[in-house]
Parts: sequence; C-alpha cells; structure tokens
Amino acid sequence: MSPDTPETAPERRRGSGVKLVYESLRDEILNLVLAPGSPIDEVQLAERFGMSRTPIREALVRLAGEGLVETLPNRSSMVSNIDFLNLHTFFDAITLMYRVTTRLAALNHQPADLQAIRAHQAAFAAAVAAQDALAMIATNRDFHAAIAEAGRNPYYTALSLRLLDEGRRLLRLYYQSFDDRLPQEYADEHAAIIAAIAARDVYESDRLARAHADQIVQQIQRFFARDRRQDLPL
Amino acid sequence: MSPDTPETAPERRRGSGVKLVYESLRDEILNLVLAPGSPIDEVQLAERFGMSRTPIREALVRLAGEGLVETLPNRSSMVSNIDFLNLHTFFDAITLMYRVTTRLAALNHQPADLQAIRAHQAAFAAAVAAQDALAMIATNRDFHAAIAEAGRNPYYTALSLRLLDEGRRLLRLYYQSFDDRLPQEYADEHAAIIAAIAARDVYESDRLARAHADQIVQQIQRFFARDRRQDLPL
DNA sequence: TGCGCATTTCCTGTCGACAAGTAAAATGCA
DNA sequence: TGCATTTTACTTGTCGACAGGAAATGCGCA
Repeated sequence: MSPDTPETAPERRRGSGVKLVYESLRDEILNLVLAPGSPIDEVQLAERFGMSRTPIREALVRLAGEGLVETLPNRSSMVSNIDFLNLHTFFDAITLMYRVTTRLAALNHQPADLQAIRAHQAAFAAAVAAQDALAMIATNRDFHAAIAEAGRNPYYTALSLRLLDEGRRLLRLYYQSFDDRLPQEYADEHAAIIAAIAARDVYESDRLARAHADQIVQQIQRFFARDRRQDLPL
Repeated sequence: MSPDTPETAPERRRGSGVKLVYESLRDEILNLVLAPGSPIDEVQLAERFGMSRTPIREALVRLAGEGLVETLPNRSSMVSNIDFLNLHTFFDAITLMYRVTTRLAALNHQPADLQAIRAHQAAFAAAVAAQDALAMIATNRDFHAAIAEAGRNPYYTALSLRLLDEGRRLLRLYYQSFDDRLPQEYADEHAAIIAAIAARDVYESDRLARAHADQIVQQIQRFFARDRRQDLPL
C-alpha cells in the first residue's frame, strides 16, 4: 500500500464520493481483503480516497447498517467479525431464503428474468472452468440474487442479498484453503433449478433449492469442523 | 410547532445526538406523525433539535438504510411512501416471519424469554382494555418482536422487526379510520400462541402463528379494499 | 397571453477545524 | 521491579462555512 498516492484523481462528480467509498470497502470486506475484526481509521481512508472524512463517515454508517462494519462509540470502527458460534442461524436462514425465493421465481418470473438468471449461470460455469475462485463466489452470489429478484418480493430479496453477501466471506475462507472439483456439481444443480423455474414447477423448485442449500451447508460445515491438528510424532 | 424553540437543552452527551434524532424521527414516521411522502429538510431539523446538520444527516442515512426514508441525489429526502400496490409482498413476508419465528421460539426459548413475551402480551391486553390505539400498535409489535428474539436467529429477527415496523404504519391507518372490537380476538390468539411456545409445541406454534397472520392480513386487506365512494343522491 | 430561457434561491454534498473522549505512554512511588 | 496515576497522543463526534445542482422565479419574445 502507498498511503500517499490517492486512488483517484480529485475530479469527482458531486455525490459520487460516498458511493465509491461504500462500494470499495464493501468489496474489500466481502473478499476478505479487509480481515474481520481489523480496525478502520477514518483519517486513513480519507487520505487514501483523497476526500474529507464526511463522505467516508457516511459510507461507514451505511456499511454498519448492513452489519458489515461494527462501530464502538468514540472508538475505531472495525470490520464485522464472522460469528462462527452461530453459523447455524446463518445456514438456517439462507436455506429458507433459497427455498422461498426459488419458489417465488417459479411463480412470478418473466422472460427477462430467465435471461438474466441464465447469464449469471453461464458466468458461474465459466468461472468454474477457469478455476477462478473469486469469480465463482461472485457469480454464484449473482445467480441466486437474480432468482430472488425474479421472485419479486423486495423483503425476501433484501434478506437474501444480505445472506448471500455474508456467505461470500465464508466461501472465501473455504476456497482459500483447498480446491476440489465440487463446483461442477453446483453448476449442474443450478441448471436443474433454472429448468424447474422455467417450467413454473413450484414443488420441484422448492425441492431443488433445498437440496442445493443442504449441499452447500454440509460442505461448509464439514470444512469448518475439520480436525486441523497436525499429527506430530512426539 | 414552534420552530424557534429547541426540543432539548443544548446539554448533550457526545454521541447522543444521532440517537435522539434517529429515534424521534423513527417514531414520528412509524406513528404517521410525518406523512409518507413528506419532504425532510435537514436545516429545519437541525434547528428543531438544536444541533448541526452533521448528526441529523447521519440519522437520515441510517433511516434510509432501513427503508423508512428515501433520498434523492441533490434533493430533499422524504418519508418513504407506503407501496399499496405491492402490499401482498408485505403480507407474504410477515406471514412467513410470524411462522418461522414462532416455531423457533417454541424450540429455543428460555425462561426469561417467556417472561418478556408475557409482559408484552399483558401490556397489549391493557392497551386493548384502555382503547388506546397507539399503545395497541406499539405493544403488538413488541409482543411479536419478543417472540422473534426468543427464536434466537438474528437474521429472522432483523427482518421481522423491519416488517413489524412497516406494519405499524399500516395499522395506524387502519385504527385511525374505525375502531371495532376485534383486538380482543388478537389478545386471545396471543395467549394461545404463548401456550404453544411454552409447551414447546412446534407444530401448534406454526399453526397458530399462520392463523394469526392470516387473520390480520385479511382484516387489513378488507379495510383497504373497502368501497369508499359515498352514495350521493344525484 | 403563453412559452422558452436566464437568473435567483434554496438545499444538499463536501470541506477543514475544533473539542471530547479513549487508549497508550510516561511518570512517580513503594 | 511492579503498580497506580498523570500526561500525552490519537481518533472520533460535532460544528460552521462554502460550493454545486435543481427547482422556482422572473424576464423577454412571439
């Protein structure tokens, strides 16, 4: 990092500063570029983005509203920690949202929705083929986000987006550690889900979404439950 | 309103300003003191609360994050409109959250949770007896919020709180227009829900929560669908 | 009188500065 | 040396001010 080199030229459109900071920090948090628990210094960010603390602060308030940043009074904010002890609540919620949004997508989707969903699935498949973990994570998120959008319930969409983003951090941990060939299975499951949505088969959409969620949850749970002790000869 | 009389003395603890503004505006929005769609002037609020625009702005950003305020670039923010055309998405979501959180409460509640739930139910019954519509709305919200808390899934709790608060505005419209004796039924249903949770009967909790939600939804839908034309002799 | 354009006014977005509060460093004492 | 206390440094919370944009106003012209 070079602290004295601002990322952008000082030429900014009025109102774009907050957006830039918000999106940059958000991406860095979700991609684990900023480690959970690491402190966030407003002055430092102001220097880095070449703007005053005011827009930085607004971006941080918004991120805090989404739970990505935790702020202690009169003290440094920090990147939210991942609550490993309560991961089951996350798994429970994302499974329910997968099911509900996929069902609604089967009911309410329109041609443009299917087109978008298929595009994201193609991007996911490409990322799998290219072994690009970061792209897999991002496109997987976009795929399910597009399904949620097609369901046309903004409350479900908002919660799904929050869960999918939180999931990006978990998947990042997962893929950082070891790669196996599992993603191809995900791609196949995605294709089946698309078919069920396109056929407007609510029951099958629900069943596949649940199986897909269970698959991912079990995979991640196994990963986090692994025994990482090294078998040292003593 | 007297614009030149600040609501509080200038003595404030550092950091309390944002909280005060946030909670005040939030209450006024949810109780329809501030009409949906009405503009929000930062300077005016700054004068009213006797502070600068900075903490006002932060409170507005937080409210915007919860969807209670909409902000247009370079233009006045405004109180979020109620989207009557998509009320069904609200009903769908709150019904699901009633069911899920009540089920989880039956599974996960601890003694202190039951105590809190019963206390809110007592307050609701008192409000019904006193014919205090505003108190009914607030205590009804608190009752279901306590159930969500007892379920111990922060994702569900957060969505439930958002839906319950949005529901406060709808109920306010409802009770503003006419009072009938229905709330006593709600109190009875609440009592049955408490019994099911205490008995850890997941199936019955789900059934009662769904029936309770259906009851309220149908009531409100009938209200908003009423024919308000006056039968004038022409 | 009605319409298009320039001007003005008003509100927001951003800035730099100051004060309060906290954590760490420095100091004094046993 | 170890601990309690004061001092210092640093970070946030708040403030007043200025500049950019959009709506409202006023003007000129057909």
